[in-house]
Amino acid sequence: MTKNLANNFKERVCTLVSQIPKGRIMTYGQIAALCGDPLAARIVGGIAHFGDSGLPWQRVVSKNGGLANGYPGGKNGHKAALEAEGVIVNDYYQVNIEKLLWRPR
DNA sequence: CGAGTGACCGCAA
DNA sequence: ATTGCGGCCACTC
Repeated sequence: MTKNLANNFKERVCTLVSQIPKGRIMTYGQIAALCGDPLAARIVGGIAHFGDSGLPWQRVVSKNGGLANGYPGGKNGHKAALEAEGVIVNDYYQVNIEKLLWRPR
């Protein structure tokens, strides 16, 4: 493992997202930073769109607590998915990240 | 191989 | 408080 960060980046994000517990959420910047690149928040979103569709990307939201835009079904679908997980979503498609933001250990 | 795009973030006025 | 703009990295075609 000398580098190959690029090749691992996607894998790390994928793994990290899959490790997010139910009823908890994470921000793209947070995931990107934990992956090694705090400025790669956009890549996380890109991977979310082209990554594995078997991961709970629904638990991934923006730093402002707003839901994403490319989720299947739109924000309304994303909102429903989060509520199905037990996450409280406001009518403005925002979640209390201050309270639900999960932090890996 | 090269170029474009993106489910973002931060700062400034 | 709100709105607008730019920039970074990685992925895909």
